[in-house]
Amino acid sequence: MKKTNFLPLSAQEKELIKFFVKMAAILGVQRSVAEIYALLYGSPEPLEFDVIQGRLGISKGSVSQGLRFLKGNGMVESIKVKGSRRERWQPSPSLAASLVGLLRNQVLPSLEDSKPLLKRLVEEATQQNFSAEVIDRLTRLQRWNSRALELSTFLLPPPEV
Amino acid sequence: MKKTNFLPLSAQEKELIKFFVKMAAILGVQRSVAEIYALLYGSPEPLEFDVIQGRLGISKGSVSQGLRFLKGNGMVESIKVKGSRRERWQPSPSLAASLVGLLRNQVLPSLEDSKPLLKRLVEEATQQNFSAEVIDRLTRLQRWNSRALELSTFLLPPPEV
DNA sequence: GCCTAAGTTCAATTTTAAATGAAAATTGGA
DNA sequence: TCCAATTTTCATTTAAAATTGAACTTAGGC
Repeated sequence: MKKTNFLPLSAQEKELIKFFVKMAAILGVQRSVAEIYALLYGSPEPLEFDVIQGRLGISKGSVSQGLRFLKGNGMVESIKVKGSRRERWQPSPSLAASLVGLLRNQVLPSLEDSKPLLKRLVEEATQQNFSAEVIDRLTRLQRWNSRALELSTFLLPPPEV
Repeated sequence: MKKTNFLPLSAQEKELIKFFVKMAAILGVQRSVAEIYALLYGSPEPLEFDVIQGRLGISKGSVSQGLRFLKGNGMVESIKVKGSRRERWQPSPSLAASLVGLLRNQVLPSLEDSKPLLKRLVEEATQQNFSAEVIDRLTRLQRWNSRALELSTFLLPPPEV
């Protein structure tokens, strides 16, 4: 028989969830993901899939996708216990590393994609005799993109394998 | 009679719009706002309300709200011409200042709001004998929030009045 | 090698955010 | 002051994003 009664969230847990949801909003991360992370972050021991689902009151699908996202960004990790298929989830030890993982995946790709596009735009603008003002703006844009890219790869080095 | 035929967007303008839309997505800024900014950014001269609307093919409401948002964040400015109510819009000269304005309004408020909340959470966790691990995590969270706040107010000083 | 608990997938649904446009407000010129 | 050009507002509509849950897959205990 399946256990369906889970401890309701405490006041502190609710507050922590609110906090992470707010921070996640800044980064464009969805609510359910933030809720899962917050719950794990406030838990003294790793939690099972069912517990996460039950205590937050969200669907299996959301838990599955949320954990995948968090794991993919290095923000949570799972530990297996012998004699059971269930995994137990906990936040990665370093909050810094977690943020780094998240930012790298969220912003780096766009910065990289844009590099050749901006280069081409500047070239075309020059060839086609755009106004000096516009060429100057485009050039500055390109410079910003490069700097942001350099800074990002410096601050957010790829994870060691 | 109203002029309703506007020059279609050039290939370069479309690319520039794509770029700004992509960057805006990272920052959680809506598409129409990015489009307006991109159009102004690529224009050798300031543009009128009608021209923005017509060339981008978006509604008056979107143009009005978009310009308000951009102006509120110090990203565009308008110049009035004598003998006409129409304003003409152009990007603010400093891209850096524009980004600063945007970031200040997007992230600082949340960081500030969270400060007292985190303080209280740590206090309660300590009083209520939470596990050392969780108290430690909450304390680290508080430290991160403080640092981010300090860094932000340093990097993003309020505009001179 | 079965079999079922555990987790994943993804089409359908719900929720949230953004855009629209008609009506209201404003503002500067006559 | 009056008026029409211009812009703003905001209820409604449309579009995008997140969530759900039933069907499907997988992994591991027996």
